[in-house]
Amino acid sequence: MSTPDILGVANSNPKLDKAFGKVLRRLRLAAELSQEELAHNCDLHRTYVSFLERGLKSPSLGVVVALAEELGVEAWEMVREAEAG
Amino acid sequence: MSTPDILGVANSNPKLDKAFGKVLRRLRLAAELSQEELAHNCDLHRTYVSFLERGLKSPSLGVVVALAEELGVEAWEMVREAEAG
DNA sequence: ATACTCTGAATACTATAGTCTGTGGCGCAA
DNA sequence: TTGCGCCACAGACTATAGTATTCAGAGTAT
Repeated sequence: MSTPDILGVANSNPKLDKAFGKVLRRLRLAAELSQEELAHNCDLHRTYVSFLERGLKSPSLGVVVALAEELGVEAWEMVREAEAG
Repeated sequence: MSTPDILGVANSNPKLDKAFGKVLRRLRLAAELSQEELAHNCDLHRTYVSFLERGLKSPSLGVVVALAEELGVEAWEMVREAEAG
C-alpha cells in the first residue's frame, strides 16, 4: 500500500510547452516585436522568451498574463490556443 | 546602454495568485473533492494544492491544465476567471 | 569586407515551484 | 473520551523557472 511514488516533480508537459511556444511566436511576430523588445516590456529576459518559443521552458501563470498584456490579447486566449494544439 | 536591471526574478503576482486560489477552491468544492484527492489525481502533492488555494504559490502552465482536467473545466476558463478577479 | 540586428544555443547561476514529513486544530460520529 | 477526515502551517529538501553572459550564424545593410 501507499503507492511509493518514487519521483519528484511529475509535471512537465513538453507538448503543451511547444504549443505555447508556437502561439507566443506567432503573436509576437504579429505585433512586430523582437524577442528582446517583448522580453524587456514584460520584465523578462531576452533568452527566456527564446526558451519559451522553443518550448524548452514552461511559463508560470504570471508570465502568461504579462506576455498576453504586452501582446494585446487575453491570457486565457493564449492558454486556449496552446491547449488546442 | 545595458540597462543595469538590478533585480532577479521580477514576476510574482500575489493578486493573481490569490484570485486563482479562490477559483481553484470553489471548483474543487463544487466537484466534492478533498485537497488530498485532487492532488493525488493530478500527480501533485497534498500540501501544494493547499498553498495554491491560499495564493502562496504560483502554478505553472502544466499544473493549471492538470487541475482543470481533473475538475472538469477548461484551463483557459480558470485563467479567465482568475484574471477577472 | 565590415558592421549591425536578431536569434539559437550552451553554461552557470539565483529564485521559486513543487515535494516530503510532521504538527496541531476543528468538526463530527461512535 | 477516542478516533478519523480535512485542512493550515512549518521547515528542509529537490526540480525547474527565470536571469546573466557569451559565442556563433543568418540576414541586411553600408
